[in-house]
Amino acid sequence: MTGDRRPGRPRSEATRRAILAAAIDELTERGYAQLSVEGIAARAGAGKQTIYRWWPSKADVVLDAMLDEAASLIAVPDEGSLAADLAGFLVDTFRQRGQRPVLVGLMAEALLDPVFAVQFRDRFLFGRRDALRTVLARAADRGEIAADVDPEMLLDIVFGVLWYRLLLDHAPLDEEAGRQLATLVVRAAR
Amino acid sequence: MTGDRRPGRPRSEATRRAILAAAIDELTERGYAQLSVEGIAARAGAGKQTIYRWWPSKADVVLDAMLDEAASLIAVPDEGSLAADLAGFLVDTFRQRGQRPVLVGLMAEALLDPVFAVQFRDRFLFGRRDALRTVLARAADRGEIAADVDPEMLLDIVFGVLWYRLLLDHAPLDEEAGRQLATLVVRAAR
Amino acid sequence: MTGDRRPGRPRSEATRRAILAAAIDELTERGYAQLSVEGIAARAGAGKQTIYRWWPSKADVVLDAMLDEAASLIAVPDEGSLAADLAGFLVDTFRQRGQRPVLVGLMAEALLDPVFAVQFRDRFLFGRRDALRTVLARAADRGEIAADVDPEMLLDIVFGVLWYRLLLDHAPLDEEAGRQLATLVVRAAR
Amino acid sequence: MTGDRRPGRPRSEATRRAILAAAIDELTERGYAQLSVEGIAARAGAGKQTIYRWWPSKADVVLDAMLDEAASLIAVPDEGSLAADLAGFLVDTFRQRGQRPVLVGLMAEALLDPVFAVQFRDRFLFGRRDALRTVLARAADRGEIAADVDPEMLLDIVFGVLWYRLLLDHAPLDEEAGRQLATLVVRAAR
DNA sequence: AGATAAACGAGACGGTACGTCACGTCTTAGG
DNA sequence: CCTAAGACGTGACGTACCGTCTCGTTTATCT
Repeated sequence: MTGDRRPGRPRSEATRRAILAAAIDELTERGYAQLSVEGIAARAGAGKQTIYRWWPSKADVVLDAMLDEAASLIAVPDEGSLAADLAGFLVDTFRQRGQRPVLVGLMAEALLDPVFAVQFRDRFLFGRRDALRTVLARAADRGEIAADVDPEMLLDIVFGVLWYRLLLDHAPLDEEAGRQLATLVVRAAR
Repeated sequence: MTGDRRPGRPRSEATRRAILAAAIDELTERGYAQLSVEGIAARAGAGKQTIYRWWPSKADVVLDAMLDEAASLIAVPDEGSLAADLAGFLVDTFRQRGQRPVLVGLMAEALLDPVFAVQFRDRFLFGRRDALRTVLARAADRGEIAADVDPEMLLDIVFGVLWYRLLLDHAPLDEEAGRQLATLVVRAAR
Repeated sequence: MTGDRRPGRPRSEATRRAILAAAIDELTERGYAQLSVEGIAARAGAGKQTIYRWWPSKADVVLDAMLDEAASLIAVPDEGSLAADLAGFLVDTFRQRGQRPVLVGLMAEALLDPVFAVQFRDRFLFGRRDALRTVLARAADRGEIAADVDPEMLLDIVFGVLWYRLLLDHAPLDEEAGRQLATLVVRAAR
Repeated sequence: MTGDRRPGRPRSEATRRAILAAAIDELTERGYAQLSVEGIAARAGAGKQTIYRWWPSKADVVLDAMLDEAASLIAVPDEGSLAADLAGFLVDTFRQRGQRPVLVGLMAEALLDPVFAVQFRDRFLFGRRDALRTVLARAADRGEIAADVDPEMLLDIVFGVLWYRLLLDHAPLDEEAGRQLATLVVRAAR
């Protein structure tokens, strides 16, 4: 019953989507380093100002695009044991490896722009982190995690390895790696 | 018997040092995002061409500057137990936290420029990694690492957490954290 | 018998006046070069479309504003001699010197936009010119103008000097100048 | 000898000429209103920055171009009588009528930009004015100008008519007009 | 009274050009 | 041959306005 419309022409949903799609396309085709607001606008058939009106930087466009398509892709597994849950989470996450260029670009931007870094952390990274934190909490309830173990450090181990391999690309990020890491984390927790 | 002097004016060591120093100064004062070849040259009282003649990109300048001052700072501890060695290594490493802006900048560049990424890995990251690998090898000899554990994954856990916290700055990177991580890694290894 | 009222909401006279006033205000405060349709609309509390609905360009708004307030300010002096009439006309005209920024702006626009130039000539310049032509015609009847003198050239001399000084601002445009010019024109006519 | 070369790469004369030529070409082809720095740069095969490095505005480029080709085109006639000299000067000046678009554009810019107005006056307009002033001074020596006549007003009459017709384009600016105006000015002077 | 219709404010839209910044290359003179 | 200086072509930045296009709302006339 709201009907609280602001005056003036409403934002064009079609344009919004065209911009997000163009951003992803440009990024995967030419890489984050070559990504430009001008390029996105041109490919989307939009004016530059339309982008600047709604997003503070090109990285925010990309982040929005990611979140738009990956919405609620974060499953919280619950299979009864930490080992199974961890392996499930990691295998599931590693499966999305195709997004590497996007993720690497976003991280690069976050490293260069502190303002964007906050967005990146809060809207993207912490979402996944919260999911895994739930898994750990359940494991703790089942007594699978020793009292003297800080769950946050366990989270950092999981995501640390994940991002380290993602960024450096020096070692595989596949199912085998997921199972290996899960085993080690379970042992470390006790 | 003088040796292989090439003809023409020799490279100026003073200028080389001035450029490296200017790069570090600019970076710490204004941040990596604001770093420019032009700025480095101006501050060093050098010509831009002089920089381009010797380094392919500004990131290489910064990397050289890092390596120049951090030369052989990587100690390989050997105190008789994995726990002690790991804790020593981590505490030692975490102590250099003041270099965060530099490290973050280099990583950002590596993410954006694949050519530089190779330099960064080979000349910087893998140096530390080799040091720690030695530590792990010794621990394996002492039977502190189970046979089914891939030491490379242990390395990734250590450096993963390290870089993850360094890049995200969401949790401390202090002695306490070092000891905590060391404990968990030891447990994971067996 | 009211007449041909079209259906729909009638044009708002209040808005019309607000726009004209805003245009003059903006112009005198910030100069013609800084004048923008957006600025006029904002100051008038009007929508841009309302301006574009009624005027083809911002210059037309300014011209309308000028004509609105200067309506029938053109007196046709008739004092019995060309010298007196001319001096009267010039002194009278020069007295409006405060409008210099407006006039200069309109001329600039006319030079850049041929469509507006026609409006400017027909609705503004030629009005004054007709007034002076009447004066000259009377003088011719009195025999004050030689047969071989083209009155149009005399008009161009008067308005030429007027606009030249107005545009260049290199010499005064005061009563003294008005009398001087009148004297010379009388002599030139015979 | 001097040899006072500044260090660094010297300004490119070829580029300078290409820019001036491109400016004139763009102007005559598309008109002053459509003239853009970007267009000039593109046509000249130059970077925008190169234009901004040497000229404060596009109008200054055009002014330079004008002066470059019209250098010392201002002849000072000396035929023994004011009538002959004036007619000569005017006919000569009117002959360059092809430059109308350029002159009109420069004047428009001068009206909009006070900084450029100074350049325009001092470097262009006052050159012609000085030439004619010399002619009048000689006429005064010969007694052709009454003592009570201000020569500056005579100058304004000549240039006023010239520019008035040039800008408004409502009456011819040909030889016949030149002779007519000359006759009137001679009579006005006495 | 209700329907119709134009004008209005607001403001989003696709564009064009602005003037600036830094890039990496080049062209000088001089050590 | 190296260096400092600095001009060059290039390309992207973020901004300002342009003139057009929806919106919901207001204000009149015409059933």
